[in-house]
Amino acid sequence: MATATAVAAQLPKDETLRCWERDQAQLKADVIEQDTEEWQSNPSFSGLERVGGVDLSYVKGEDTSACASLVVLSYPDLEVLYEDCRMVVVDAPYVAGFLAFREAPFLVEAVRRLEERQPGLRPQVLLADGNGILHHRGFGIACHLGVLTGLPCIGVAKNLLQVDGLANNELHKEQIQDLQAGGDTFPLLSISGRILGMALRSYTKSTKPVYISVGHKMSLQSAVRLVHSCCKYRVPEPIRQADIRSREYIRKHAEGTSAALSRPVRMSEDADSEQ
DNA sequence: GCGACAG
DNA sequence: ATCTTGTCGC
Repeated sequence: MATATAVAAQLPKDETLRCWERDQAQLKADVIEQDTEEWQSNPSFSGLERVGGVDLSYVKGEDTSACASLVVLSYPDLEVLYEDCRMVVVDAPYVAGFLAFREAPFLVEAVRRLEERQPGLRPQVLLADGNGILHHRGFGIACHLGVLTGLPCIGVAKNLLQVDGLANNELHKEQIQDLQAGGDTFPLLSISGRILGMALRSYTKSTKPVYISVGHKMSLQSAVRLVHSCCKYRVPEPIRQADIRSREYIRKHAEGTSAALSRPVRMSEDADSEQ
């Protein structure tokens, strides 16, 4: 089993990237792109009871202050069973193709915390913001999270990562226009003809698709069906809830911070003058 | 110079 | 990711 050792924020940039590439290559050896759980093989996913979603939201001005969130929803009802939001200090920079080295450590930690506190609520599959094997080196954040947590994982990207011949060109736009109803899809093919992922019209009222790719321990067919079955709106509910709750947490955290800043100033003279 | 750039 | 309110339309 490979280990993610690159904490290389202090090293020179190309040194850091080489380090990250090496870690991606090592972890990639452990990716499984086939269904590995019983529930994945039946049409209604019977046996599937918990779906997880993770996300990071950033504090508006800052580049290092963020809220990492993990939610677990019931399936198929999509009710929130578990929520974990926590402020974190993000040290690694965002570099396209290396998103996982910036965000995954906090998300993996959140999964570990859940396993310790509420092992019975461990999700059976995890949805991640971003891509799986649809990636420059075939190892996006959904693969990264899957390997490090051991969970089946699906990548759901809101924008197309243009790699391996994939492009947001006229052909692509035509293919999008051909998606008529919710549930319609078209494959995302690499230059060599391999299927890297699927564009899915996840919500009838939204023209813009989401881009689904395999993360870990799951086939693309299962991934697409599962994501679609988790959609009340364009973004699948587990990720949407993680997103909503991490933003809300930041909003409240900001109030608490400003209150804490103004309070000590008053305290010295407020003790007797307050009603 | 121009386009790309998951989050 | 974030800057950003209301608004026009199905």
